[in-house]
Amino acid sequence: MLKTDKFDRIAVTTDVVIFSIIGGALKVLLVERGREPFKGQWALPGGFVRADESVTQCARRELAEETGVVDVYLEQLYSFGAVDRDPRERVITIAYFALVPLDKTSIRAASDASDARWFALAKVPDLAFDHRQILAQAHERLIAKLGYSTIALQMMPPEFTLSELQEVYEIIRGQPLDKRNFRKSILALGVLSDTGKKRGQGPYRPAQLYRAAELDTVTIIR
Amino acid sequence: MLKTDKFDRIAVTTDVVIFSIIGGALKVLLVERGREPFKGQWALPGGFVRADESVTQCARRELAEETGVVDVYLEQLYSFGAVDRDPRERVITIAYFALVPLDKTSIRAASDASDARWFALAKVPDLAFDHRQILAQAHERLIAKLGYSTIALQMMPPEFTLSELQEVYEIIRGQPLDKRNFRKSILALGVLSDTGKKRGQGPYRPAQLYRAAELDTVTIIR
DNA sequence: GCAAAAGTGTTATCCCTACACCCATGA
DNA sequence: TCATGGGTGTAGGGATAACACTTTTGC
Repeated sequence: MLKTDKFDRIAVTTDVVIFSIIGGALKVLLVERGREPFKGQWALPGGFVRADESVTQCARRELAEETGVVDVYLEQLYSFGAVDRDPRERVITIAYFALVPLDKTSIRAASDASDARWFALAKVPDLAFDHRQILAQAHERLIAKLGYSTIALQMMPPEFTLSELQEVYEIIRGQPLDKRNFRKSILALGVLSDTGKKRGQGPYRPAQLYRAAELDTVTIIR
Repeated sequence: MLKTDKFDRIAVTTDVVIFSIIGGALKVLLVERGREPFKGQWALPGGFVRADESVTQCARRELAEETGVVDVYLEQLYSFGAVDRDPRERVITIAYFALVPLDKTSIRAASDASDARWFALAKVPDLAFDHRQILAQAHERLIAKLGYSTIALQMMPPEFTLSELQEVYEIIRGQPLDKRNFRKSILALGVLSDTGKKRGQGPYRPAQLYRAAELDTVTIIR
């Protein structure tokens, strides 16, 4: 194998912004750093890219290792390459963001016992490295994509009601939506299938259950 | 300085998709590779990230070295990290795309004499590495951004007519636009300033010259 | 029968699209 | 005066936004 010997080689990491909706709030999964630098501070989960894995494989591996969650939506966000963003040595990070459905979040790290914890976005503490900026950019992307894609479906469990879906939109956008208009427009997209089933969870009318017509597909709309 | 010794370090490059509009067509600047691998094949200009420069600085440096052009619009596109995308060794590339105004393209590489050449998009030959995919993604991003931002202004010289601007839109989108509707919507954005000057270049009515109200600013619209 | 969330249509407004003729200039 | 690109307004249709009451169920 030819080597490109006269060039510097650089440590490369992936960091993953993992979003989910828990307890009616948009939350992000952070890990507490066990060693220097930034020991004891919270940071995005992430780690070094190995020579024998693709960058995306690395992000998926980190995601699985930190949360135990597999098969969730994962999208490359942006690469951060300032010279001194890591005090140890030159490290470039390729950031991803992931969406975890409501019902998968309990698998690991949902408890406070672990060194990983879900934080409501407004309550995120100081973060290591440039992770605050990465988080902000991921949040921005998530809000934007809500408007022109079906990405919200990636945060839903296999079956869900229209009210639950609407709540996800409202939580992420931070503002209420009109129920009738929401239903009209989401159904007009044709991306939902009626399961025929209903779910009642109290002394009131049970709701129709839907599922994503095409799982694992995010459609760009408009 | 602490070292993260147990992790692999990886060669990192930037590759830049440089677009401009020349002779009424959208073109991309390619360079002919002078050495293996892919010797003699056309490729995106790019090179290795040095330890003492940020990734964006690297992209800007490559851009200047290949075209002599500075101060043009440059935006990070995506990072490509498949394990064997380079036959020599593991190389991750962070791709950028750049837009060069109509009048700046002649500085270098505009002639066929150089080892760099502008190719109309439809006439791009086989490219080295995964550069075909990178080019396709950049093209897609350019078209998309035309629809929801003022990015087209980055391809204009300091002063331009509305007809010239409309032509840029038409060339990139590959379809004609209605003159009156175009003028209405572009002026309504408030991103153009009337210079008060006019330009006549023939035996007919001279056109009003405009300039971008805020240079170097790409506004997201809608 | 009551409490709670599910479900359902219509109207007004705004935005986008389609479309054709006169204007200013240099030769 | 003619050839050429520059410049302008309106009307119809489709999409979006605002808005309130009836239905279904468990207790």
